[in-house]
Amino acid sequence: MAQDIVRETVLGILQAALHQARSKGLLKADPFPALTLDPPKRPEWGDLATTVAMGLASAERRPPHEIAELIVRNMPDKETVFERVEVARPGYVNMTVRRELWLKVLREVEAQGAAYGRSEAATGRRVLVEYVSANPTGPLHVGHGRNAAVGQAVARLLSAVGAEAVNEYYVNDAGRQMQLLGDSVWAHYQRLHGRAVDFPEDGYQGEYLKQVATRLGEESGARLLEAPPGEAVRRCREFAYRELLDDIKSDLKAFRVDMDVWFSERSLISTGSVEQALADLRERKLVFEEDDALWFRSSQYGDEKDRVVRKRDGEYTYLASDIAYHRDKLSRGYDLLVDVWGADHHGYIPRMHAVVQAFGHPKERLRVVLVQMVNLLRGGRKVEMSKRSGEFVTLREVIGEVGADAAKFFFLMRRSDTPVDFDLDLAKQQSAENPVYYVQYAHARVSSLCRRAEERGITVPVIAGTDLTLLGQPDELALIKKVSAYPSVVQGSGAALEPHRITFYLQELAALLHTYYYKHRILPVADPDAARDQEFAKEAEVPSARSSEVLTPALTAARLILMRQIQQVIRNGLDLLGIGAPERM
RNA sequence: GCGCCUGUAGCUCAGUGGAUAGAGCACUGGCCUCCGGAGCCAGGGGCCACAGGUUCAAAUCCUGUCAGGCGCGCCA
Repeated sequence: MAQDIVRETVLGILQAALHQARSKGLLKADPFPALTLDPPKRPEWGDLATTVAMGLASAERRPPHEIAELIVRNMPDKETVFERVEVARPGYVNMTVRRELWLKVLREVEAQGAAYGRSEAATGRRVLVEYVSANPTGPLHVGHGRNAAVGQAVARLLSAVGAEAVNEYYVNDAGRQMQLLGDSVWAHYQRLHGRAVDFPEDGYQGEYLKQVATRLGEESGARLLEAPPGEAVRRCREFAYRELLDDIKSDLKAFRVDMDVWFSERSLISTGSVEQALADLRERKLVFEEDDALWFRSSQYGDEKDRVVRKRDGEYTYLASDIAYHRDKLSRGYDLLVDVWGADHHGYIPRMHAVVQAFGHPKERLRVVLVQMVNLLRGGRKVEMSKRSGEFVTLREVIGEVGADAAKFFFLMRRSDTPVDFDLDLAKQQSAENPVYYVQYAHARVSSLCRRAEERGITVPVIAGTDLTLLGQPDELALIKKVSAYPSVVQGSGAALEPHRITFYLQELAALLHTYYYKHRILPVADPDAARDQEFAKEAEVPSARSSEVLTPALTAARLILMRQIQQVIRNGLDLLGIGAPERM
């Protein structure tokens, strides 16, 4: 698959050199330590460096630089792959790769297209990513938006490294929250029909519930007032549930996040899964009764204390459902469960790890991604949000104001477990200060370039017939190296479940592209006399404006190829984040 | 009090044990007869919270201290 071919080639040579040295009796270590391979701090030291000699020093009881020398001497194909290999101070092996190998990266991108960056690191692994899972008691707000962006990106990253990822939303449609929803809507409904009733304590205050009650009134008039109270509340609850869940679904659709599975908590209860799960655990003495309540012995697996699953009043706690839900997920045969939670739930992690272990799985089978809050700003000033009063900023409002792409990008700009500032004014701005535009514009800029070229009769070339060796400028190599690193970035990002790494990478790549674009000319300077452009297509040489380099048709072709491949990588990266790559802006 | 997370440039943050710690913003000063200036370049700025330890090598690992955030319900 689409690995970083330069990296793979160099790793292969190092591996071979180590083994050759060992077979000659020059090295003893077995196994060898993991091979590191990173770009050195300073470009003049080379393209890639390994520290493996330092890692071997103590085991071999020889100074690292001697080991480094020995590795270098035993490298096969040294001259065909490297321009230069040097041993530096403590024991680095610094390698400069021949340009021909770097250029192959462009052919690789062209050949792989949308698949460039994808790998098989996690092939065969089945992963369930559960995210958003907001209670259907109100619209999604900004925090849910970040959760959605992170969850979607994590799922896409996992797919990109070969896993089979499923997107799932757990609908909390049972229990006290639902009851409260029913009570709240019932109160609104009665008030709308002229009854003076008290609002339920802890009820949902939001304006949106009044609207739900109004819609219910439009549908069934005042009839519910006559219904038996229990029946009326039930009708209110079910009506509101349907409406609010539909709203959530359409919010996510507007955010361009697609769930594969909507899993209902009620289904767990109606199928007896909760009882079943608890009976399972009871059999293994992991559930016990005390003080008239039922407890889960989570302390057995490192949780700080045991947890109640059924209260004294006979009601199940939230944990009971979660136990059944995770048991269900595990029983569906996933190799990995990823739960994306708000960071305030972090205290819940030990007990969920206990659940996983109680059902006989290693705790690593559950990985929790925590998502910190979003600070909404407007022109640098904080937008106050208070969930309690019901006056919070909804995801829909944000999408309406800045669009789904910009919102996702901002949500993914920081590591998910640190808070992020989201300036709505900045997100709308069309300038370099706005990172979303900066990256998307880099993509659009290449599209624009290609359009210009075609307008002027310069055909965007195919790679096969293009002499890429003309790409010899340091700026060009820097771009190619960055492009070459993309598959490794995706792999690291996928392994760590950290989509923000892609966001950072894209900003860096876009910066290199803008710099390059400014410094070097790709198409010849436009001539008012269009006929001369036709000439150019054959053989004219036009000096570039900002440097003394001579722009030939062949160089234009090579640079257009380079631009096209960078554009492809930007598109692939944005796609991983669920963000569009516009052709024009 | 206990637990988890976080202390890196003025601000917001990258940095999966390696060389002289990076980016964006802000600030200062430059750059438009030219493929979209919706852009580019240069500059100043750092005891990586503090103190010990492990290591050939620590912003990174361990211990402690300090500061901030969050969590510690028979709530969800």
